[in-house]
Amino acid sequence: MIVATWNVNSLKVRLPQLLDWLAVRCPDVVCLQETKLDAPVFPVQAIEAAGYRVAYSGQKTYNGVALLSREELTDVVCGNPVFPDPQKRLIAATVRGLRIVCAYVPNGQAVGSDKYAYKLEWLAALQRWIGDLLRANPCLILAGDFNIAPDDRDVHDPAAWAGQILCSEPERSAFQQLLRLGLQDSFRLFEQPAKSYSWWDYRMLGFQKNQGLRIDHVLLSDALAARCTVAAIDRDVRKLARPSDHAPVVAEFDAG
DNA sequence: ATGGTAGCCGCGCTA
Repeated sequence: MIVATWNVNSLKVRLPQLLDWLAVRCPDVVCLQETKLDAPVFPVQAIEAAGYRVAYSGQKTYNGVALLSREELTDVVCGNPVFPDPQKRLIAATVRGLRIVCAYVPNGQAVGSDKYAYKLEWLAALQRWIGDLLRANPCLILAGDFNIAPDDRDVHDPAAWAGQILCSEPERSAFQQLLRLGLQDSFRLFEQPAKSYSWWDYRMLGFQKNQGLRIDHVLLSDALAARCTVAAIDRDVRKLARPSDHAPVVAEFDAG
């Protein structure tokens, strides 16, 4: 079973790339972030025509998340039940007995800003919810754009980014606390190429110079991590014309 | 050189 996460930065613009990538990659489940589309214009038919069921939580202009699955999606929940939030950043569903949570963690803008405080509160509430979910669902996946580079090896220039947004100690601590609930970073279960990143700033030729950060993650509960066989970043997608600034991140495991 | 690029029912904001 292949599970992927991709911040598409506008599903309207990226729909053709998404459909192409689905056809080539054949993932079983896909978590999308920054769809930036509200219900009336969400491309349900195009996604279903590609062979996927879809559940989404959308808003105009900002945020928006969706779950795609080749098999039936049940028990769809939008948002964190213990953290009411008008921003559409979370959607969860069950596929083949796996509970899957798609997350778009707030960016936080700058350390010390109001948006940074919101990010840390949002993450604390996510921990509470995921803890509850793990107790009820041993097979759980938490995937999405975390807007956190967990470690210096996930940062192209750790000295320049030290203490900055996406890399600050409170953010990294929040990430580690999620892992301590019983999740594992699938990407780090395997040997990986040095300088592996999932996001590159559009500006300053960030991708061409591989000035990136690894901020998109597929976290697997311990039971699933034990069955994980492959984890990778589909970096080539970032080379396309008019790309998202994020590449898809993929994990494969024995469905059991 | 405190920049730059992309997306959005935009006229600045978010990333």
